[in-house]
Amino acid sequence: MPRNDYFPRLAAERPDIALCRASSAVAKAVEAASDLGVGAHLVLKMLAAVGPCSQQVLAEELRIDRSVMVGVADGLERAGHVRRDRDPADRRAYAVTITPAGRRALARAEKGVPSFLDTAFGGLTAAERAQLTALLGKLL
Amino acid sequence: MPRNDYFPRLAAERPDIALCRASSAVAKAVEAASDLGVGAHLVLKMLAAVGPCSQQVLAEELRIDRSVMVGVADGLERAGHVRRDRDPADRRAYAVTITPAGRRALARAEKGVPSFLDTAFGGLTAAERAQLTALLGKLL
DNA sequence: CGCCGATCGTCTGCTGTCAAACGATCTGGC
DNA sequence: GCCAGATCGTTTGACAGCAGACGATCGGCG
Repeated sequence: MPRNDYFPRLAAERPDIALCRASSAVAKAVEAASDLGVGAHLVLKMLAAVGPCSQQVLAEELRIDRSVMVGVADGLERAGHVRRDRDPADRRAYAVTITPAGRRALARAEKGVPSFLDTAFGGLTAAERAQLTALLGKLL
Repeated sequence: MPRNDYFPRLAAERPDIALCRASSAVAKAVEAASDLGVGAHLVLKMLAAVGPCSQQVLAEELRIDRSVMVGVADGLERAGHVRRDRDPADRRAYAVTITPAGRRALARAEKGVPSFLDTAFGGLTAAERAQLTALLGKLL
């Protein structure tokens, strides 16, 4: 049974595979380090940044499926971190609004971000991280 | 409903999210462009490179769960692309071996790789792709 | 006004992935 | 030789993600 350490060779020649495996490794580490849930964290962060939004806009901007967004919003509402007011201008849509409790939860979650970014990207210097971020930005 | 184009800002500040979203976009494009299936393709490629392997070794090196590898190997065997001989030195394990038909299928699949790599990483120059590959290699 | 297509939130079913458990087999200590 | 623990392949169950369908509502057009 040859333990030939084949993976590095594969990763060097197939950037798509390297990207996919690196992503799942990082995602697993990040999800484990977040008690809020990554999706909920991002929703709170966006609401705090741009104000009340419909679930549709949240889903599109955060690249989350809108049927998944339903569950995320349910959890946040149940926890008291957001309110779901109806948008008076379009009664189909909600105006999802962050509450003071939601801002506190966001601040708490945001405090842990640099820590788990360090564990996930620990092998990279700050300059390399910036390079990676720039390259990924071009891809999207 | 503010369509604030929030995502780029998020991606710039959270490399983990950028990595995850870029990965799923690339993965979807690659999976769609591969008629063999990405997992099966990688298994054939590794078998051709290092010779017969147990499913366990294949799973570990390719970062695929071994219970998923069962299905991949089933499909490849049914298509006649691999044989599952028992390893005489360890009768628990298979010696998964690529067949001539498997080599032909691999060659055919390998022909399409540069094409879909171009569509998936089209926004990046060759130098940028090399940079990305190097950075991902450090992460793994 | 009345109708038709589009959109928002939700629900349902399907697919792919993973953890855990199992039988068969190997390995090491007695 | 024999037994306990580990390993290989497989199956099962749980769970997240996504496509598609649905009711409610909006917008436009006659």
